[in-house]
Amino acid sequence: MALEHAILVSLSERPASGLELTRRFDRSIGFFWSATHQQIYRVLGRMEEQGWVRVRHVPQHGRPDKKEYAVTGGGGDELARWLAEPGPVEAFRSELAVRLRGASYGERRQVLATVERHLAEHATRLAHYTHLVERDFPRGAPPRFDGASPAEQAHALDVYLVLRGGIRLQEFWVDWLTEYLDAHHETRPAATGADA
Amino acid sequence: MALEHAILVSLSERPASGLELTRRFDRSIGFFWSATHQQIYRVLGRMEEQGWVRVRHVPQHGRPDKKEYAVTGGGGDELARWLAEPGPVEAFRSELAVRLRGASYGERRQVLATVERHLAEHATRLAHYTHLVERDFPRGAPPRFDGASPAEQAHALDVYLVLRGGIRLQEFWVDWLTEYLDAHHETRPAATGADA
DNA sequence: CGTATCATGTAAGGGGTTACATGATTCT
DNA sequence: AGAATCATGTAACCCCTTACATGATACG
Repeated sequence: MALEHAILVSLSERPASGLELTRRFDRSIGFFWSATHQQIYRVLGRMEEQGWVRVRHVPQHGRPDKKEYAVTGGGGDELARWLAEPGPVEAFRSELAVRLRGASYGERRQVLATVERHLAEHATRLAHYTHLVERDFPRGAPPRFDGASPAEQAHALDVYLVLRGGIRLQEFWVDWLTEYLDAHHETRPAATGADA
Repeated sequence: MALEHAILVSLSERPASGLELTRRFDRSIGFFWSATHQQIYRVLGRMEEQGWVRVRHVPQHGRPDKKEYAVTGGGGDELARWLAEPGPVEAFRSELAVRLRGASYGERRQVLATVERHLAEHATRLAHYTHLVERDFPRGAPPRFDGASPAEQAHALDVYLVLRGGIRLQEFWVDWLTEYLDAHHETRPAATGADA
């Protein structure tokens, strides 16, 4: 039930159309929440019925009209209500972890190849996120803005800290998968036949 | 589609009933995959129809009969086939991260309280997993068993490494949430009113 | 006598993914 | 002329969660 609230957060930062929201979910918020455009459109429709968002039809030249959504007073109340909820510690699911655990019941060489691919992908993401934090927050950890309200400063800090979480998560993957490969290469040295 | 394969891995290690499987999913494999007994029963039924597992009715004294499931040849083939699949890098979802990002649109005090609760829970899990690895693998990192086949040794290494992943994941949470609390307490010192 | 545990299941509903559909404009 | 992008949507399906149901034995 968090997609509604992830959308409310995103629209609170800035109103957007369904497609613009989809792009945002591929970026910053997407570090910890993902959604396809189909689902976003459906949920936006439901949210409008509930009165959490309002639509404004924006005609565009040379492009189809877009429906720009903005948070209503009721939507803001709902977001505040949800933010106060404790929320359970969620379960983490990973197919890759299941593959690691079961590797001895298949061809280990192929599992190791999969791990190498995932490791490369997480390293790429880590580099990307690191670049983002250097670009958006160049003056070290906690950003301070002159002439910004306390609320704006606190929100900027939140954006920074969630980005830090994305970096930490990628580091978790890189470190773990590296440990996995090292441990298994010690056991069976130079048997992959792929490199070296 | 990984629950079937997680069950195949678990049953390959040792045959079990639905309830026993449920308990296993609350422990070791549950670090990275969870399932309720309802779902396990349903999936076991489907797997039996597909011929991946076979059932043996085990009468018990003083308790209801249990249905012990074991992997068939076809099930082993399916598991090996699935293990060879590359598999996409999965999306990580966290409601807590959405709450962190949106904290400035609600009462930050309550979000901070939630973070503290989650942090405590992850610290507890970390201590538990650390205890497990010390109990089951006391002789340092890569376990070596005399008189065990190479396949058994490789599988023991896999069990160890997945446990290491569980530890690393809890460390990720503890470190990130600690960074979050520190950063926000610097901004607003001693305002929670909870401790000190 | 009530509660907990063992053990297996059904039913209902929500959330999410995949595939497909549409229609206009801009780029190659 | 064909492909790509902008923009919104429908339909089918699967996975998973929550709530409820059953029936026996062991425990206090």
